[in-house]
Amino acid sequence: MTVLHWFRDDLRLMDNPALYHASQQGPCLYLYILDEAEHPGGAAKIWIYHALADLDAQLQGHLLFFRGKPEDILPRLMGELDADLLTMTRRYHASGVRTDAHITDALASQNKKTAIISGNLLWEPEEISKPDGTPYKVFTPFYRRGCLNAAPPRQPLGTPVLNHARKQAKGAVSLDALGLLSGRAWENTIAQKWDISAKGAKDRLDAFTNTRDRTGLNDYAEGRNFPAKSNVSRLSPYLRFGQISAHQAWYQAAENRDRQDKQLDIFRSELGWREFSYSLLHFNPALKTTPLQPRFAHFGWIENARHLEAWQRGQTGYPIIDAGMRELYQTGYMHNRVRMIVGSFLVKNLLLHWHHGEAWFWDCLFDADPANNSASWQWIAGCGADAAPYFRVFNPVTQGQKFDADGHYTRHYVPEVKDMPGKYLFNPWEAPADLRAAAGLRLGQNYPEPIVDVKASRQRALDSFAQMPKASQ
DNA sequence: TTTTGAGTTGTTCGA
DNA sequence: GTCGAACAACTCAAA
Repeated sequence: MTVLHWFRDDLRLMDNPALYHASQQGPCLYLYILDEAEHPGGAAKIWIYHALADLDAQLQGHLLFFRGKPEDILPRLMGELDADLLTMTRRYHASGVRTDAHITDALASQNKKTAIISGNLLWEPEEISKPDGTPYKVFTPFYRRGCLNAAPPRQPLGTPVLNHARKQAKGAVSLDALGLLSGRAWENTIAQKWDISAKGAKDRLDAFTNTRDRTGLNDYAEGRNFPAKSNVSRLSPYLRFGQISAHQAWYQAAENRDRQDKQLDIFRSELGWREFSYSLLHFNPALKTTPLQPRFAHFGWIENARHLEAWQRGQTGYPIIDAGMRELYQTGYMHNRVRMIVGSFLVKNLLLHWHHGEAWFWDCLFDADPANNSASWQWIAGCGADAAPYFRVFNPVTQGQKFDADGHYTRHYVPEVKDMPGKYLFNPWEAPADLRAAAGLRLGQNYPEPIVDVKASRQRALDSFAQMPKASQ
């Protein structure tokens, strides 16, 4: 039996249950389809390009590339290649689920089989529910009562022994012809910050779990809050495109650690957040567009193109915000603590719709996925699952002073303020003029004045949120 | 059915 | 500088 494995968000050979299944059925063919209807973001296209190049090399050049609609390509291709079975890893966003069901039907009418196999989540959404069968809506019980009491995640599978089928495919194009890269300088800039390969994924996980000092997992619980420290895993882009599985991270993190280890516990709970986001997406297909809390449907978000652009470009006049937004644009990544600060600033201080933040992150973040990105923006906006209290507004000055106390992170990404003393690093407009002059900082000239007043805008947000109809109405 | 306790990540104010 | 209380109301989960 000849099998075609369709790679999507599972760009790995190791611990890939669908590919493993394919390998056991017979000679295999491998396919990737760039489907523009899925609206891949700019950063995602770059990551995909490099990840595919690496995957193709691991498959000795046997990966077929197509561009177009999977519904058009696959039924024809399966016949042409004389393949009997199509394997794929289960996905969860509405358009993907719909496409996969459509293709399954189309192939069934040609007497071809499909196997959609779970491989990217530690627990499937259906596995985790309350005793009454309905899904959890709060993270802590979802994770503690649900996930941790369910059957443990599977142990990672090895790399399958693959017997490559050799077939020509009409319409296949080269990787370059997919049009993933456009030639902008930015593409090289952000790609250079990462090793976008299977080895890069493994190295990152190893570096995170195998430290002897207080970097990585050893001081994860505390250190992960500080953007200048090396304690977060930075595995998210690899997880996003399936270059590494959550199972590998789940189990490798536990090696040489006590079962009750606090660092391990908290790291695993972060993987649990990813599970929770996917559960929310599965049970709320409109997560990207529709607030989970309906009373937010008519919230009075402001439209202000000038403010939005200042936020996107890292020109808000708040150094910690601008540092985060520039980190994003320069590296395709942003530290989690800073994501919360810039998110809170957009939706609370600027009162701009969280859709704007979701869209910008979708375009710029390597790790933006349909579940985490939507769920997290809803969370920071207050309309998501287990909403933050409306009065929780991050103060960009206080947060900078608390979580980037020595200013390494902020000075790196906002060189305009790098010579400001710590006391005024996060609020340079309050510094004496001669002090700013000595640091080479000219507000309104080489660095903006704050685009909003943090105190006044905070109060405006509190008032606006308080005006919303109560949830019961 | 009713009740009770709790809910990722904060800020400000006043003592 | 440090610390505790207040900032609301609601939904969820479980007893």
